[in-house]
Amino acid sequence: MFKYNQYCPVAKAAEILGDRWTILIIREAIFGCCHFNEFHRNLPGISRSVLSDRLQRLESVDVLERQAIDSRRSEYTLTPVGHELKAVVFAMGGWGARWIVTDPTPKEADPDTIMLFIARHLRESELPEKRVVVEFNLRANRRRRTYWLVLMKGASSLCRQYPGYETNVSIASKVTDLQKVYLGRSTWADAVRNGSITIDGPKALVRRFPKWMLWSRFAPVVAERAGESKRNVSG
Amino acid sequence: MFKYNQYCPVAKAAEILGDRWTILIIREAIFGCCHFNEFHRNLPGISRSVLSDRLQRLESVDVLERQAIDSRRSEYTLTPVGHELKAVVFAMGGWGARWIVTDPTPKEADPDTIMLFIARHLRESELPEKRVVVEFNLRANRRRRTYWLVLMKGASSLCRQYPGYETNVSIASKVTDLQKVYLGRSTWADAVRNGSITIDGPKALVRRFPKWMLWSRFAPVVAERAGESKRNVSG
DNA sequence: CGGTATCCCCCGCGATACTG
DNA sequence: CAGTATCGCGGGGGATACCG
Repeated sequence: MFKYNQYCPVAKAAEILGDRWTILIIREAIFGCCHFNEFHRNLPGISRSVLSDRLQRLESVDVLERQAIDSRRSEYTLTPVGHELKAVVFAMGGWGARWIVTDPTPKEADPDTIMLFIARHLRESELPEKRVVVEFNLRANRRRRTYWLVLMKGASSLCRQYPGYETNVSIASKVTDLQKVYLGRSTWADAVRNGSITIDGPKALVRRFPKWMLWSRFAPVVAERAGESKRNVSG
Repeated sequence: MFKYNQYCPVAKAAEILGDRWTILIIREAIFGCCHFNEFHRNLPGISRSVLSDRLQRLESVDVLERQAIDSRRSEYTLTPVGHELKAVVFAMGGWGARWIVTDPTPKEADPDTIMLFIARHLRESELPEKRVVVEFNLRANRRRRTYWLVLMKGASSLCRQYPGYETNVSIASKVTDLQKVYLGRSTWADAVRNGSITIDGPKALVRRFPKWMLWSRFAPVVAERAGESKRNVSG
């Protein structure tokens, strides 16, 4: 394990957090990810050996706790030490949102990831009491994927196979256009108005849909910047 | 350059900040470091090629700005984008101070670094109008180094060679004991009382000396934890 | 599903030498 | 002083196979 050999809290933190993938593993843990294959699914590109190494390392420095559920599965959960890394992760995210994020590139256009992000940022208090099934038809790099987001207060879920329930609302979009709305580079209203995203279904549900979406916590920061550059361009 | 290929502000920030040494280079820039060899001196262990690479990379993402002073030297300064990384650096430092820092190891006992840290955390408003020269005699790993800290409002400096001015106060300590005071693992008063640090000179100056020292901004966090563990031990 | 062990490759990095 | 260029190596990490 690499050491800076400096008696400095920043250096000490950097020794732990600086390994590739580590901060994203912590981000996943913050959002409730807790199984090995769940981390592996949510972090496209990480190898199993690196994931294994990082989880062990984070356990060894008391950021994650590993608990055996049964002989087959374990659970990784944040310790109090790990929970306080929220401040670091959100500081990094805030900075990235404010200064770095631009439009998504084709390589970033991963439908699984954006649906995961959307599904775990729901406005729980606004969700319907009665189940609403929203079908997402996403296109990226000439491929198509369909997801079903089952929305119900306290019992929402994301499905990659048809869940059997009747679909109430259908959304169609390029992955990148949905990503831009999610991160605040454009608004839902604008995207629907200009046709980059289409939404079909009973009018009442279509109107309520955006109220169910929380989108990214960084969206306001990204949106604010979009406002700035528009002002810069126009005046 | 490595990419996570995730459309996520945390991942974007991690791509830029995650390289080894980068966050410490930014820490140095925050504290006013601006020349190549100054970075190199302040970051023992970094190679010139890595430093060169990181400075270029940080310039390319608009975190640092490089300006040629003359044909021989350049200056690296933080851009507004880079300045906002203070939040990230201090979040990491706060977490490290709260949860990670323990006592300094022998490898961390570097006299240059602790004197650098001390010299750039002075309580400017409290400094004397008339020059006071404080000599530090530091011991680590059976080696000795002497430094002279020249204290004067608006004109303090750290010297590795005898500056010529008369020494007013003499301090002697192991590097690690001074580091512990600096980071809040012990207090100046305790260290002097138990003899791990000695200070000699006119009583008035000896009494005023600790008021001139700001110590680390993370010292309160570290000290708070020391209090917790004492309470845990005692009851 | 939930990982670990092994192999092997590549590139990140240190060392050194060089230039303005 | 303030870097850049080149080279060679070691280990980080990807791929794969394997275990429980």
